[in-house]
Amino acid sequence: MVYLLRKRGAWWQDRFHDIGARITAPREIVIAVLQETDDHMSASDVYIRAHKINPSIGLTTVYRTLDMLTQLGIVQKFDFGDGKARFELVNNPGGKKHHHHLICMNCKTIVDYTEFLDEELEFINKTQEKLSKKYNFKITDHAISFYGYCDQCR
Amino acid sequence: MVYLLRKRGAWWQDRFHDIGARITAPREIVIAVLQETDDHMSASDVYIRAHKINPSIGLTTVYRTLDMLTQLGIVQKFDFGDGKARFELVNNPGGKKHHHHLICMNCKTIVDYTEFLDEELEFINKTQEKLSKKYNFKITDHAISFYGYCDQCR
DNA sequence: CTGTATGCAAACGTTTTGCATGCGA
DNA sequence: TCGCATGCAAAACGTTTGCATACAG
Repeated sequence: MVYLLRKRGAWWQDRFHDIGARITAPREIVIAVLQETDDHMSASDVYIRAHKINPSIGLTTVYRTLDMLTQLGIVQKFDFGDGKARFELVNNPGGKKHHHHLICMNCKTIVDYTEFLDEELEFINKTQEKLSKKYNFKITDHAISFYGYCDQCR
Repeated sequence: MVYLLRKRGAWWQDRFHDIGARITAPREIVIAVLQETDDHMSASDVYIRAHKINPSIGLTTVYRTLDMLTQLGIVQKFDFGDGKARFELVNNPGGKKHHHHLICMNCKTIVDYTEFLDEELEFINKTQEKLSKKYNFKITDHAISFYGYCDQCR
């Protein structure tokens, strides 16, 4: 019952309440923008779309919100080597599934792949456990990237 | 015999000749600097050390050389999220072995790990082959990173 | 009401570019 | 000699910060 009541808000609002963060229009918009796309968006990509929804939003706020969401683990920050960070929502209902990237070193195309993750899961879990123990790390996430040349560029 | 003759030069000079690139003092120094350290060096780290060896070297040349070496696959470029790219020599004789990274999201400490690579090799090879086929990529490299919190920061 | 969140402008640090000069092949 | 490679200065770019204002709780 309590659960249902709390569920009335968007799926991320509980996290905000937990840390005493306020639910504001800019934050709702940034999350909405991220949710609406499957692309790997830079801060300015997010800003442009957010700005269309509400022109009063500022780029600085987009940066600050993305940073906050990254620290909460709600978004994941990537760098594909083109000089700007990219952001993706993770584990959101109806959103993208766990995936990794295939990066063309020539044209910078990014392919998401979600195949072959069963083998990965096994490998990652084992490695993660061993690394945690050996280096005393609390591991919360991982990324696997393959680099090469795409069909056009090879 | 021919092999031995060619071997007289530094291990990377053949690659330069192949693409018609000149062997210059700045380039020798940048490679020497990378070879002398096990750290993850930023362009300006490399510049500072190179500058000590030969003060006439310029930061721009360091950037250009690192970029060239990256494209040749002689160095690998990383971004650990602190705003500057890091560079590491790969596959050089006597240099660092194949490894991956454990990144503390709080203090940005980077741990290199070289353990558990047998399991990795098997997993990577299989996945790489399947991905190559499916997406028509020519895959030349990969990176695995684990994110979390180190002993001090957890 | 109180203090977090915001927008703007300005600052910051890294990386890139234009151009005249230097130097390897 | 010829043209790639260099160094310098300046520009460009993504990102961060200071500060006065707005607004959620």
